Amino acid sequence: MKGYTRHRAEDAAAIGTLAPWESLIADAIGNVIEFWNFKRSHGAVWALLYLRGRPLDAAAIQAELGMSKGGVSMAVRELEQWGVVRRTRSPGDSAWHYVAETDFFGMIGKVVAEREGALVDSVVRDLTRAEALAVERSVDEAELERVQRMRRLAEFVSMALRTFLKTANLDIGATKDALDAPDEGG
Amino acid sequence: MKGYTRHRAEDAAAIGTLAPWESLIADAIGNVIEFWNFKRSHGAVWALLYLRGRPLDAAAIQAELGMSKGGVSMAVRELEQWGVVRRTRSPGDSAWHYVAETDFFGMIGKVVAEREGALVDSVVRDLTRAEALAVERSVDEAELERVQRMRRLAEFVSMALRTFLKTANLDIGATKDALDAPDEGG
DNA sequence: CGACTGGTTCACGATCGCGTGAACCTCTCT
DNA sequence: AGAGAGGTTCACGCGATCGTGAACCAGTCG
Repeated sequence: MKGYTRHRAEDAAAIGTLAPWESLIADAIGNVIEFWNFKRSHGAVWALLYLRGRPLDAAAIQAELGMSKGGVSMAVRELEQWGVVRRTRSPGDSAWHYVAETDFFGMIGKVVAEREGALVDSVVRDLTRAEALAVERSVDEAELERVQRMRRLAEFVSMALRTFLKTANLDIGATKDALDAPDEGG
Repeated sequence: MKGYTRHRAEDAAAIGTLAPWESLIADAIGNVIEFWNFKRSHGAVWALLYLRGRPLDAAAIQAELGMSKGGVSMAVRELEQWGVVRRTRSPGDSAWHYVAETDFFGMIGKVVAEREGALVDSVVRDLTRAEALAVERSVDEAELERVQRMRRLAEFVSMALRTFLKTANLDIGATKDALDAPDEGG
């Protein structure tokens, strides 16, 4: 199981130039987002950018985290797509620099919401189709009843999920400021 | 990403003797629980038992789902541990038979709750430790502030999760009867 | 305008988790 | 008690996934 085989925090930082306490954090974040089917390295990159609080270029990320060039490129690209990292270029500078957005969990929540929504929808679709097939084949009455109960439950979950996601977004939004730095905010 | 590479529902039932509409359901359930880091086969076994509504022995499960002997043994064992499947033996019968518990999502919820709880706790622990280390090394004031904000957020999430799990358990409990069969209930 | 630094892409290799199926064990019925 | 069916365990193989690093591309500065 991917999400539960956590890295022991003390073993982190073996590679890269991160301070032990920093890789402790990078690993903790990695554990969290890995559970939601994101990649561990995404968490590490975001954590680094957030902790430093100032724009870092790809070379710095690569050195600090001990990642490969390509890995950094992919990681920042995806983090950008999710809106949790922003790319800036100071005038007179040839390299891009990356900053962490502080609304990390809000953005991640949105991505998860889309995925879960698609998953639940597909389940409802399949169950509906299965029910139709069961009717065609005129299966046993009791069995048909169970299929219908299942589909109804799936529809209920679908609705409950949508409702919860709205609430959850608000809750996370309320804590948005918790990650805003008081000074030198990017 | 494991949870999101769903099996196309129509491709199911290639193996095993399940009716197409049944494997459609088995696959749908598999998609759902796979997202929560359970195995696909667990969902298939439970779905089969639930749909049939009567005790099946290991040989039947094996034939219907096209699984191996060992696979069935492991699947039912774990389903039993989670409390979503019960094992019975009719008198004068040499083989065990298995029945689906209808409080499937309640039980799964409990397991997930334990796992997520452990995950969140370990994160809080790591962040606390990281903060202590950061103080020792007397890191930059602003950076320390960000670590503290992170830890506080983690603690908030930990509490929010516990609260939500109580609510969620109630919500799922309310829908518990949705899967209870009206007749021939095990 | 050419050279070079920085960024992107992609095929390969390492790693990991899962199911298989054979070997082994247990329990029932004769 | 013996035979045999049913159940469990576990080492192996397969498939999927992720990161690497080399080759390629773009944009910048001299």
